[in-house]
Amino acid sequence: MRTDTKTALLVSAERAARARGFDGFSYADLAADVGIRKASIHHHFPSKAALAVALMARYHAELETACAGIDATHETGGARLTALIDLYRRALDEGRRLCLCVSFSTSRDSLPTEVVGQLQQFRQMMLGWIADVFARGQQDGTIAGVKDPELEAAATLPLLEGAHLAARAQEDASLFDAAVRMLAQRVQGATGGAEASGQA
Amino acid sequence: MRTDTKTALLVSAERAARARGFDGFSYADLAADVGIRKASIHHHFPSKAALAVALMARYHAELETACAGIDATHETGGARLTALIDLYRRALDEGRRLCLCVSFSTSRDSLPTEVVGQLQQFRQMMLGWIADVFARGQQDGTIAGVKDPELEAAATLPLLEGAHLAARAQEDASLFDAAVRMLAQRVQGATGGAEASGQA
DNA sequence: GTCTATATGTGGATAGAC
DNA sequence: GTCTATCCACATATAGAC
Repeated sequence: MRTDTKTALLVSAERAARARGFDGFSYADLAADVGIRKASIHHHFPSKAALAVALMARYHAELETACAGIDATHETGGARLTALIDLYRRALDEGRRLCLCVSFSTSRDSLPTEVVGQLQQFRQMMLGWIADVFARGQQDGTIAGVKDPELEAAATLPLLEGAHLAARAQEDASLFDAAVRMLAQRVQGATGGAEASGQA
Repeated sequence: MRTDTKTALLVSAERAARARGFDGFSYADLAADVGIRKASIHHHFPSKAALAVALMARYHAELETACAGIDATHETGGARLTALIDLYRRALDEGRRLCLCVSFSTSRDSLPTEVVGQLQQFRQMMLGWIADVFARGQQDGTIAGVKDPELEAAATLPLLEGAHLAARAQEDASLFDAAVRMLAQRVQGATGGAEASGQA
């Protein structure tokens, strides 16, 4: 049961959008990547706007699943925060790719209004989950200096996204590590960010 | 002595790039905005790549001047940090515009390699200046909890940029305020972020 | 320095055969 | 479900008159 064409198109489009923005890839690119003709793409996604909606829906579901996975495998707030930072660090792909939310935010004017709504829903989902992580870290004492979990979330999501951006600007993942190091160090028992950057 | 055509083109192009990305505006847009024909633009900027270089050079110089202006009018580290946050808040234009650095970072693959170098130089300039602000705030006691000014700078620039992005995603400037509130509150004597958001 | 006219490529999208 | 062929709009860029 190999991946069907529709899924292959979504995978290819997401990679392209995260590397070059929504305006930065074309049906011709997808066609070459997946191995069909560009006219055939319209059978699966009648317009590029429809493709954008499908991409965002898939991304939302995937991140929601990933966060649920972190909850299932990490007990403390601190461990969950570290896992979140790791998740974004891996999505960075060594500075070649942004997360889809950042990519779509910048090219918002090229997107159908439906995607703008999806973007808002995605952010609210993430903000809620991150606030829960900080609340738990506050209660169990595994994240230092938490006063207001909501405010922490409002700062943390932009920080992670800004760190992606900084790393991508120069295709240098160490800029991501530097940007999030102070946040990572707030996790009690953290060894000082060494595990994230590979430094001794 | 009114602004010459070349400057008018730069102003128009910067506004467009910050609102819609480098791929999101065309010579036709600029021509309509400035009031000449699109072919005439090539007299001032032979290619769009050349325009990108000129835009980035101008932006770098302007931000450098703005930071020097903050230094001249604000004595303490805390006051300078507050002024920096205000600078980015004003550049946001109520959620309609990003800073040019963010805009160019996302569309990096569409830009000439020279601009990628300029982007790096810009970031280093800003990181150095911000690190100085934190070092001063550490010495004069006007910014709370500063341990490593370089690390603070590495986190602060991405945070400001990520806050821009979050606000632009939903054209809602209050998301910027929420993202930077914890940072703003570290300034000693700050009233708790009320002055930034207008809340009581 | 600005214009008209045009070249050349590429974008997303459609029609209709297979 | 995929193809060929084609459409139309728009992109950057150039040539040459004024």
